[in-house]
Amino acid sequence: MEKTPRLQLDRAAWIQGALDILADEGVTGVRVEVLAKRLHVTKGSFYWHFKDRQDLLSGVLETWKEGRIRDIVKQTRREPGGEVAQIFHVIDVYSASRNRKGILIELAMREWARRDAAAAAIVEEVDAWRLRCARDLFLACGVPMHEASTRSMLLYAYVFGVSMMNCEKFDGDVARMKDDIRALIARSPTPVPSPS
Amino acid sequence: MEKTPRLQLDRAAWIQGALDILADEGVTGVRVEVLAKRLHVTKGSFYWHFKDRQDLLSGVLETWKEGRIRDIVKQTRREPGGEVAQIFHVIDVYSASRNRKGILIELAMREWARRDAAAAAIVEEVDAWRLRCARDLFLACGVPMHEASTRSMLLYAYVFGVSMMNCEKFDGDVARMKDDIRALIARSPTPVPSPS
DNA sequence: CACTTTCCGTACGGTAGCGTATGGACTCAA
DNA sequence: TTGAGTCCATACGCTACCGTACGGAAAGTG
Repeated sequence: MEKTPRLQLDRAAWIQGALDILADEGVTGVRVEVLAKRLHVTKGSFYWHFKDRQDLLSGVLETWKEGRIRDIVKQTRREPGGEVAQIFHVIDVYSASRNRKGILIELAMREWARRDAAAAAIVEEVDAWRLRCARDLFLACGVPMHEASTRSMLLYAYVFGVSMMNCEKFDGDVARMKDDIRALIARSPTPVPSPS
Repeated sequence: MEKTPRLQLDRAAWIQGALDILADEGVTGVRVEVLAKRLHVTKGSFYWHFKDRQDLLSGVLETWKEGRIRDIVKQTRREPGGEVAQIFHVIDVYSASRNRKGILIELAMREWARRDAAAAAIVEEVDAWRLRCARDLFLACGVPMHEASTRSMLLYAYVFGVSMMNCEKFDGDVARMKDDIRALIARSPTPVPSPS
């Protein structure tokens, strides 16, 4: 694809720029003229590569979806005997401190999905992949089927939820708390119902 | 809200309308003229009650903060012997199916907080109240201090995270999964001696 | 009654952004 | 050289929105 770094832009460059803005400003911040200025061209270029703004946004959705699915299967590729470590790794990958931009895009996509059916469908598809891959990891750990599904959902709900909280400003040893939560999600046994 | 024929508006009415739009469109959707049209007046009225748009947004932040804190202390008010049930109740209150608008505002506030320091400070303050009240509930259940803090964070990270996932479209018994997650968060994995 | 205060409508200027039209520069091929 | 195709700049009309200026109605107050 990219032989020599040409000075000319293609759809991929515009989509990449749109993802940058999406992370910082949300989908409502992805504006043609603002994006053009950031890429040091005018919108005359944009409307050569794209029919309109919606065309760009559709490309952003498709690009994000494919990138996410590729990443998910890569991050959850099982190495025999290391399934638990792999689950730990999945949680770490979504740590905001180590993957800030990815998390910001993730949150922006979900904010977008709340108000746009097409974005909702994409996010839903990506989530299905994520939950399935995580569930398979739990199954490989010997966790029964239903509990594997349950823990997968808890895992992703937690990583997305914690990325919305400014944990760094809370008192207490947040790092240790996160480690404990990680262990609780990944490998704690099913609690036996006790009479209360 | 309701089309009252000719009632005069005050700041509270404008702020309430702003919260309605905030839930549906996010903070970028809170626009003076749009809000005025929804309230069946013109923006001449708005600029009588508010200095500018930022003045309205500040009022929204303050109103939301006070309402949330009041609600938090109410929902976590301990009834002796029912602390575990109270934790279950807190999780249920944030169930999207039962409190859709509240969840939408919650998500919109965090989206706002990601790009605005004032909103971030408010959300942070509310989160601190939430975590402290939930921690006290766990403490009342006999959970040791550090674990009580940890579980409180997991609780809120989960409820906010799961509200961003379209669980209804996933296969499997989602209701049962949520019940299991709730039990996993609320109950202690290590058998805790009941203080009797 | 006149006078004031409160609250809202109307009109205006200004900015930002979308999409179109059109021309120009540049490359490549015949 | 010339023509065609590619990529971008410029200029334009249009809409949405912010904030201001000003006028007017309605209700209270003397």
